[in-house]
Amino acid sequence: MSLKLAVLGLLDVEPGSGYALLQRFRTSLGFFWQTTHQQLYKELHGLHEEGLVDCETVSQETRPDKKVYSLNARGAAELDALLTKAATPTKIRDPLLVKIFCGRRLGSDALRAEVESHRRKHEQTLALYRMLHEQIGKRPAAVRQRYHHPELTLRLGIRFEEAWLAWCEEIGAEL
Amino acid sequence: MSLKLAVLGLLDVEPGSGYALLQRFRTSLGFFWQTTHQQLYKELHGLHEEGLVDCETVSQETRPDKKVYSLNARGAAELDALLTKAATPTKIRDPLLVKIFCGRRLGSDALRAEVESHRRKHEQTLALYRMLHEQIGKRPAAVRQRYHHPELTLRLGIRFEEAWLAWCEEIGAEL
DNA sequence: ATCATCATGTAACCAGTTACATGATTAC
DNA sequence: GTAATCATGTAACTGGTTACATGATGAT
Repeated sequence: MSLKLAVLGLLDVEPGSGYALLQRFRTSLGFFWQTTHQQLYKELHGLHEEGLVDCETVSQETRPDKKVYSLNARGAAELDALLTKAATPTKIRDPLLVKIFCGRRLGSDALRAEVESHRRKHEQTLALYRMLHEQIGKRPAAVRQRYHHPELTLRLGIRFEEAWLAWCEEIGAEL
Repeated sequence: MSLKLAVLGLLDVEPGSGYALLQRFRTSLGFFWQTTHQQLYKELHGLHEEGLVDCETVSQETRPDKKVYSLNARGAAELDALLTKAATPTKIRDPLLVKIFCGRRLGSDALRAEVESHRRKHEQTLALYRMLHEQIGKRPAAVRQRYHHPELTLRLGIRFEEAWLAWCEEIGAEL
């Protein structure tokens, strides 16, 4: 249900083509939710069939035609309904944890190398998140207001990456 | 692939029936990976078809028959192969984040209530993890050795729950 | 009596991934 | 010429969830 919510939420801010939505997704919700263009297009078809979004085909001169989707009244109602339903916390579901859990067969060297590789990735992600957070902080208050909710999620992202980093360092030293 | 790895890993420690494996799963790997009995049984059927596990039907007097699965040489090789493949980090994928991201339509009251409900759940989970961690710490060194890898994953669990808690408190106060 | 535990499964469905496919335009 | 960007899709498959199903034993 989360992708549906995500797409409705993106369309609530601004209408757009599948392609445009995917780009907005990648630089926002995409930091903590994943999708592919295939799934996004599928979701948009589904929403259209359900009558929750309107779709207008726009011809362009130098670019291929595009389908611009926009939220209609029924879609807005559905978005509100989804927002009202309680969300339940999910598990971490990171394959690294399964590997470490089952890792007694693997030597310490291999595990340490894997943890180090993850550490580097999380370090990069943390740097990115901090940069994005700083950028939001620099905007005038009026603009910052519009980014308030996304900014809240970014802060969890930062805390998580910090936790990953600290853990990788701690257990890397112990392995 | 992670469930496959998880099941092979569990069988590597000790053979067991689907039912027994599920119970071991729930009190260990299940803290950060999810599964249902349906999926576990399906996975076991698959592993058996692939010839990675052996299966022996055991009749019991007062209990229904059970199928005891055990890792064979091919399964052990497959486990090693899976352990050697690098794992890539995943996204958080928690529906609460999607909701908050799209939450400008929802009032602050509703969001605050939802965050508070999550805070309570994470508080409970943290308490559980800390208790489990303490229990491991109390065991004699020889036993602790066997729980070393699981204990490492538990420590990430604790860090994550702490991050969730701190974040819920922070943004709950701000909303 | 009623409920939890032991023990296993089928079936339908939804969500997500990977591979394959097309074709123009623009920037280097 | 080569690669990136714009723009959309189909199809096969894997992984995960939910609903339905059975039936004995042991504890309260």
